[in-house]
Amino acid sequence: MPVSTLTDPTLKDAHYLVDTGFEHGEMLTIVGKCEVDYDGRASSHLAPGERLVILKPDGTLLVHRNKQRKPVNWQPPGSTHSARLDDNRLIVESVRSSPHEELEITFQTVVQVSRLEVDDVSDLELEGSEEDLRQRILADPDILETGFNAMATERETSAGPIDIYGQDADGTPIAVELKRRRVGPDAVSQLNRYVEALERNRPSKSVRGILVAPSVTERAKQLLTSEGLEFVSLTPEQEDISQPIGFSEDADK
Amino acid sequence: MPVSTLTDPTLKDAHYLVDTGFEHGEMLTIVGKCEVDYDGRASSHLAPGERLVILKPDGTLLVHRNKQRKPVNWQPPGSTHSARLDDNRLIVESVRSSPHEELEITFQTVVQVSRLEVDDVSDLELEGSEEDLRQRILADPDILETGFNAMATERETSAGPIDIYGQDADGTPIAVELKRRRVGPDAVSQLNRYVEALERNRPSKSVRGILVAPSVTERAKQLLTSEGLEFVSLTPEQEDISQPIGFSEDADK
DNA sequence: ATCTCCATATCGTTG
DNA sequence: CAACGATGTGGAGAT
Repeated sequence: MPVSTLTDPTLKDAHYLVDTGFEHGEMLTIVGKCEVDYDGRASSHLAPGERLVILKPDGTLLVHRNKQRKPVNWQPPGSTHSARLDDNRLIVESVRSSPHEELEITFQTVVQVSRLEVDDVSDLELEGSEEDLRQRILADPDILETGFNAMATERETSAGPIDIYGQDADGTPIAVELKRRRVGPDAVSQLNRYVEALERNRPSKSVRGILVAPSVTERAKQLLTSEGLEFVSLTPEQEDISQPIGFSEDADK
Repeated sequence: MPVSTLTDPTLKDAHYLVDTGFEHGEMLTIVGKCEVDYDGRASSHLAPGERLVILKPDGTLLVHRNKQRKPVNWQPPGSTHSARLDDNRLIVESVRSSPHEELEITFQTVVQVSRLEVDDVSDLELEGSEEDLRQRILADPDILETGFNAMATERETSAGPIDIYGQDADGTPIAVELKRRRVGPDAVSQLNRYVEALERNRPSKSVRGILVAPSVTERAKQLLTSEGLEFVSLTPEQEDISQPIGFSEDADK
């Protein structure tokens, strides 16, 4: 994984390294004092300060400050980067089309610029998502409600797809909406839209709606009640219900 | 803006630079081959590959690949970082409390590590947000509807705060929900919650609900109709309606 | 600390 | 391409 780094370079040398990085499709980092202008879905200006700029070969651009998780400015993947020298400044420009967005970074000084040839093909393995919660219910529908019969996932309605569609022990249709974390009123409204869409299709038959999440906020609880919807508490992770082995020696006697 | 950089360092030297960076509250970047394990709100594993790791003095940690705008793994501000050598590996660990989250990065090799002393106090000036849309309407309520009287912003209801609360020319209450971009069914449900909350408070009086956004999706349009809500098309940006000066010389004659 | 909602949200998936 | 919904959403403001 070769890396080419310049420390306290002239802007001309920095410009050269950046351009060769573009040509070779490499990741670039630039550290220096710069100002940033953005115009697109919104528009912004950031007065001069020291920042870390990252340019990725897929067209991503990030401007990071010394605080916060999110970049202060950015361009999404697919953008086109370029660099030029102008009036004793190094200017990095990034343009995106559809929607049209422009970002311009003007460096007064560059203290470090690096070309990074990055090899990374591994996939992230993530557990604890909404999909895991769905699998948990499909593997054992009774944890939702005794006698629950899961009949379809992502069942289409005029209001959008239902996470799990099924019936209770009496054959009453149920729409199930899954959330991996504590939910507010928005999730209740979402479930309500699906239930009402199902009811419009079969005006004669009542439809139950069950929200599945670890917990709900108080306002969401009120809304569930007023809309006649139900709540079941479940987390994406399996609870560890295994018993410690050889724990109750005395009790066995 | 001093910067200390090591290229292709031993893990021992990399460890030393990282530790001194922690002590001085500086931003750190580490480039190298690593694997990443996360456990907290969810859990994940990322097999070895070459990545750029950023550690900020506020406790933020970012792991960036050569693609995508979002980091593949991260820790939010407020986390506590540490580094250690173990079994010919450099291990960077980050812990957050409330909720408890751990992230561990195991470096097989480090090709570059940098300490960056970053000075940045400027504020971002952003235009085109929902707040600008609100200002636009408050400055000239007639652009929403002739005779509209804006009476409050963020007015509290049992369903949450209404962006703009007012009355039409007839004195009928109106709840206005603002969105800076094209909206789907979620925004319609949100507005509907506010309107129903207002109607519960004054069962005798009808309440109008107006969604203000650049445009709506087809499904949102259907939902607006079925819920008896209205839509007004507006963008956060002022339209430039000024006439070119001296354009119609001939027409003047 | 929790709750609520905005965001240049980003991202994957589907039609 | 638009649309729809998940996200370890992040972040701000209010309570």
